Amino acid sequence: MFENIFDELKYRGFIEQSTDETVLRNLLGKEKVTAYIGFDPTADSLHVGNLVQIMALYLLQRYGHHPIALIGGGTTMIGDPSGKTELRQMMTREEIEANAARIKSQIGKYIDFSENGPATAVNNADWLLGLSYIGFLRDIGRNFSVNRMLAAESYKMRLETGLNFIEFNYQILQAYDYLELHRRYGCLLQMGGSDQWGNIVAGIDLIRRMEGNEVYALTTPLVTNSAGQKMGKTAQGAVWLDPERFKPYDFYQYWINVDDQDVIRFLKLFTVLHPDQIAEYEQLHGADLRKAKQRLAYELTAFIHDRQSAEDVQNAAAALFGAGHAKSGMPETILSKAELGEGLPITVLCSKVGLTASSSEARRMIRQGGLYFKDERIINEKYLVTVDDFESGEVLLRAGKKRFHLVRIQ
RNA sequence: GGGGAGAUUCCAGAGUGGCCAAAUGGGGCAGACUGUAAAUCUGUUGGCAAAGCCUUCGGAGGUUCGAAUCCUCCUCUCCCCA
Repeated sequence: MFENIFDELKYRGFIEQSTDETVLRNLLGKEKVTAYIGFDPTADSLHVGNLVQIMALYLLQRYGHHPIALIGGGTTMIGDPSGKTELRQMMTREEIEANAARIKSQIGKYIDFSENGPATAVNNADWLLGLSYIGFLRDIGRNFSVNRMLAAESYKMRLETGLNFIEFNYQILQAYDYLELHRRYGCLLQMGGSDQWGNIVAGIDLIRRMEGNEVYALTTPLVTNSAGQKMGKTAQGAVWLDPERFKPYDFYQYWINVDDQDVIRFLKLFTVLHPDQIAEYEQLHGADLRKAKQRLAYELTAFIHDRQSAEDVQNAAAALFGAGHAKSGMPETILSKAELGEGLPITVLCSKVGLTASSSEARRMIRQGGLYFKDERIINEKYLVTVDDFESGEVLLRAGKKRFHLVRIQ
């Protein structure tokens, strides 16, 4: 559909800012380019905020370029102040290493890191942790102008509230990463979120000074919803890509529930659907837009998790919100008869299976008429759930309109 | 190095001895209306086998019948001067 990845990136809305478009486009059109994106292992799973970067790597791979996923095991020891309002909590080395390992395998689900595979995973701890301070200052540090760094947009916010020296160095290390990857792999392009522009450009300058080579930058927009909020925050916290931390069912529902105004933009960014097809969805209005949302949720769940779970959760959701009730794919908890005992108050059951955060919350919800048991609104907050309630060993709980939970008994 | 301000519940931010599980706003959740959307209105928003009890106002002690509020020490943050 596109000859040049640059055109596809542009069409899909990945490009916020880039170094000379014409030059970069030509380069991507004529040779296999090594490009990298960094991920800092600040948690043990990536979340939807990282999705744009993952898709970018995926597209690079699809076009036969050479994507490098850089895991920032070294830089995370420092913490990136870009766009942040305060000093990040210092993490221990063990935490960072454990996170790095998990994130690497997570990205490995989407990008092929196998031996002789199309993509490469590296960890900057490998070259950053062993650096000697004086040597680094003399070789690398002298290429940086403090005046220039202070003028950078990414530090602006922090200059007002306070910027710790350790964080001030982050940019230098990221620039050094680029240099290192340029030397090791001939890396010519660094991509990243728009907040990374300053850091990336610092790397470009460094490579120009040290190697005399021209390299490139491309930043993606910060993806927000139409309300202007950062993506991926829910009451349960971030929308993690790890199915253990965020169930595929909830993941699917998350995308079903995006604003009307966001659907098309997200289809472009987060799926690889053909532009013609996206154009068709673009024609939809009003309630019909749900079709587009379903497609978005399905494609993404299939990509991030797998096709089987995507189908399961799609069927479950379709059934739940249509007629009848399919039970597969929805979150469920298996309870032993012993746990149920003589019966559990409904409030306790809800908190036990995690449908509500506490039994107080369940109680509150009952008072407000928001809790359903076997499709009926619960009025009695002291209702005792006993074995007799379970029809063919299971019972359906629902909080509000959208959150379902199946309880099975064994 | 000197001086000053501050740390409150998810966030912002009131409260400066009992009326405080703590104003108000944001966010979240629920209800109504809808299309599993948005907007709007209403309610709710520490926990618990709940008209009561328990834990919470940076940390540790203390004063008091009673402390988020007063005292001592500690930790951290910010501002001004050098």
